[in-house]
Amino acid sequence: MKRTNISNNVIRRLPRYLRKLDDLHAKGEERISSGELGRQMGLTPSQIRQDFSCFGEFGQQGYGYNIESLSKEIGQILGTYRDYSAILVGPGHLGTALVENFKFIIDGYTFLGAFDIRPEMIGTTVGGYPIYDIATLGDFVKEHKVDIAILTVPREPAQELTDVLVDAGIRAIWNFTNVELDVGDTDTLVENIHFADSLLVLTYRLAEQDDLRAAK
Amino acid sequence: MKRTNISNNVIRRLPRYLRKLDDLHAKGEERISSGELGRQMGLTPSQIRQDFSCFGEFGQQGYGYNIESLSKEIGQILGTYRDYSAILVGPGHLGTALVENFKFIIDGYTFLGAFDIRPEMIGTTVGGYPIYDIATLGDFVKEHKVDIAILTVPREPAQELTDVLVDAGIRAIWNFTNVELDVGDTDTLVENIHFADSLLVLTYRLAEQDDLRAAK
DNA sequence: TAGATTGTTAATCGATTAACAATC
DNA sequence: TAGATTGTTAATCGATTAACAATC
Repeated sequence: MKRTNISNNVIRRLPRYLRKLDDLHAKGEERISSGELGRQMGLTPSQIRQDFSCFGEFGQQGYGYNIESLSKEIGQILGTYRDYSAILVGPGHLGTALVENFKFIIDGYTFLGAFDIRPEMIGTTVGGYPIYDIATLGDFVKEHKVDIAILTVPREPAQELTDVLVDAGIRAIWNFTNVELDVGDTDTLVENIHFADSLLVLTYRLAEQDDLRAAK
Repeated sequence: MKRTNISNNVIRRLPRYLRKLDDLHAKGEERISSGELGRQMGLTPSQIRQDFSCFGEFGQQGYGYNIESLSKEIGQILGTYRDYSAILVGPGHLGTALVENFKFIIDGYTFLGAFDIRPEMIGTTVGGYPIYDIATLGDFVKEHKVDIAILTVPREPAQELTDVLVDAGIRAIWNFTNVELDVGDTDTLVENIHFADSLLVLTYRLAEQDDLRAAK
């Protein structure tokens, strides 16, 4: 599989392809053409073929794509079969939801446990995984070579904990804190879920609709 | 304020501007130039000026932008001062986190309450707001002309509840279910938070790093 | 074989960046 | 006034779309 200079737009479409293909597979579908996939996803067939061709040749002329094998290819590209490890920093409502209700998310990773500052939580479990003292976070990351930290703490301690994680050699932070984290000049990866930003986009669209209707 | 044919990229940058400006304001800063803002946000000054000029003229030659008034302008553009109403559908861990831990989110809206299917939850509260029977969801939306539904239920009932919401005339759905919702040919707005997609992008970056390092 | 559909090259479109006159 | 910085027009760059030869 090649992987040369892929644009961000393409990368962000890959999980959508994967999701769609798995849906189709679950429905018992076997093959699909870029034309039909485009119709179902609201993309042009050209774009779909261009996107896939960034990574290799996964189709067959006159036939299209085999859904199961294309799904595996995209999973391969996204690294879903690599055994990355993850920890949860801050098992509050949000963190608990991710571990317990979105099990399919952490199921793809080796989940090592959670870290909490509340004394009464330390030693208990979340989703069956142990909750450790957050004071031991840095040492744990160093010892276990943790790949991903899921950061679901309040905004105040976010940067401080980021410093601990980065110093301990974490490779990636999945950030839910609505704070722009500073990882210095390290190559630590940060992927943000900014709830407020997303909701504001929705509000923008509502305001836009209202203004358009008022103008008529 | 004009609002003509704004590209999606621009709209998605607006909440980031707002967040940055509010940070600067909290730090006591008064003015900023597109150059300095660009440095701090990793954008070009040109892009920043282009983005703002989509909506009007908010700066002053030789001076730059007044942080407080620019923030208000962007808030205006995003519709944050409009009194939109919201409900929560599914007050589980995730929904509770949104209402209780991310209070700043729903604070911008008139929050009317939550809807649960679990009998023992009905009549209780979440974040001080009432929890109603989900069987009454459609009627409630019709009666109260609800603008936004925050959908934090498991994937299985997601589409069915969407149908109820859309039929009742909901204007927008903030969707956390990792399901692609079908709103038919209505102009109901949908904004998705796809946790899995976001995490997969992070995994892609890790895999990419590994492959690059292995190639060396 | 004929029809369908890919992978890829070329054309188009849109978004970002650069340049600069206007002006505070 | 002189320096700084905007808003905007033009240039560049990149992403999407169209076209089509290759081929299953």
